[in-house]
Amino acid sequence: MTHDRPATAPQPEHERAERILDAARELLMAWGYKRVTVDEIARRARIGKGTVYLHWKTKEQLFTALLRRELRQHVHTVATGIERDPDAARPSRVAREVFAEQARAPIHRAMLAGDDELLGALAVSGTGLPVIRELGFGELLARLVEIWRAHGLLTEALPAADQVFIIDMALHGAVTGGVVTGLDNSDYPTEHRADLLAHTIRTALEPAGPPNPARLRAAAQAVLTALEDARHTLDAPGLHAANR
Amino acid sequence: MTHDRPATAPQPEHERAERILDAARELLMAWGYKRVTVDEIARRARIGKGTVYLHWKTKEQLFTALLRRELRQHVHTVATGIERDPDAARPSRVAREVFAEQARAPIHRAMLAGDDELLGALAVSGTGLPVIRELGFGELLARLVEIWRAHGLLTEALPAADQVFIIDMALHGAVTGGVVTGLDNSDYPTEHRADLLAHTIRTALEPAGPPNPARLRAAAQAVLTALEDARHTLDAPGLHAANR
DNA sequence: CAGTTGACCAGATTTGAAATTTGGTCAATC
DNA sequence: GATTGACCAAATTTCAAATCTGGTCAACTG
Repeated sequence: MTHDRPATAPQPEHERAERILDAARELLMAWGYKRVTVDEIARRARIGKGTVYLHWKTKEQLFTALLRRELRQHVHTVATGIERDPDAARPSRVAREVFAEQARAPIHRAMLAGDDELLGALAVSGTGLPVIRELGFGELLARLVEIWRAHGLLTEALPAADQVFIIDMALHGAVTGGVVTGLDNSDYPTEHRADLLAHTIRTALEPAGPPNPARLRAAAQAVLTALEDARHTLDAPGLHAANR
Repeated sequence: MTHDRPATAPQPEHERAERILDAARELLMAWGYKRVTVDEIARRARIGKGTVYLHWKTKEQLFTALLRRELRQHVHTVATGIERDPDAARPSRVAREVFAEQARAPIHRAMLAGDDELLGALAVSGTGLPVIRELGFGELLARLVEIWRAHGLLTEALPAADQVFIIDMALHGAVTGGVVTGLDNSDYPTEHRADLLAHTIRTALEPAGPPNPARLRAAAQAVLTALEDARHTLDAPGLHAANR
């Protein structure tokens, strides 16, 4: 190789991987997994098809990497909110933010809802699990619950597993809508639904009254660490190393 | 006609309609809407196919009548529970019972979840609404919420519409399961999930502390009336009168 | 003749084989 | 050494023929 490339310089390979993912993202939202072809992705990225396979072994791995990136960015958004205001680290606030983000981002919603139309074969992974679960969402939620409990942001009246279940249930219900709630019911704004989700989780799981500011800050710190770890876990293998 | 048939005598037509619905029910659970043929229903009911069309104009109307009957029986179950114990009229208890019933009865679950596999074309009605909604489930829930509020079984801190949304959201989430919750997760018993749903609705929507016994009894009475009305509404047109 | 039936039909669905598309590879090229 | 696109096997789509099924109604029954 021509001298060692300084680590600080932008790695062209990584940049290219991002470009490919950008192209895949556009096409995914426009056409859905099934109808997107690797050829078309390569064309959009102004690259030969073979080059795509220099980055990922299969189409599925490429898109998994994309979903990881989406989730990673979302985790970053949540983390930023918490850095700005520790109160955003409370369970109800985090759930609210996840819901709100889902309403904005079609891909994120598809992951949470297991949308077969958009994700196609990706909706359930090879092991039969929903992608979102495969991506470690469950583990992250479980860890957050432990942190929240340790810092008094969740009651200890209920076992942690039950609290995970309730958060999961409420979030899923809010995302996929119910019997009465039409998903197209646009006169019931997203923000309002998000508030109701937050209200539900707060009253069902959080201790009464506002949290102690000092404990809240400590909790926020721990949550940020957990999110940072999750982001690290989500660092998608996108280069040669992962191949073969 | 040969004399007027006394109204007290069992009407063979009605009995026959029930037999047809029984046959349809068995087949629906075994094969799903799409694969059940009217021929097979007639055979099971030991009746000519033409006779089926003496009762309902179309296959879809036949199955809608079946779903109505299912729902009617379920409403009856809930009502019986309330007659036995007025406490069962509380929002959290009703939600719990609906969830528990859904776990037992495949058809009921399919209606709540909008299961395309089992209900096929029936999952969403002609107007694009989930069947369950078409059957007046939404209206019933809205009416119950009003009753609960009037009798102090629900806070007035939240608008009624919001409470409907939350109940709907929680119920739907519990039924369809979330990201973490595998639907096959058999080591998380139905009864326990039902308890968690009840807990969520109780803490999120009901006033703190046990309800005043006198008011509870009055509320139970009003709820029973509403259920009775719903049952009446659900009386499926199953005879000639509805034809043409 | 009122009530019931199943042969019948048009339209929907399924089948299956040929034609096309697409994920993935690798020899040729830069 | 990195990149590419022609190439291939396998998957998917097409499309017409074959089959099935919802719904009707003339015939039949008691």
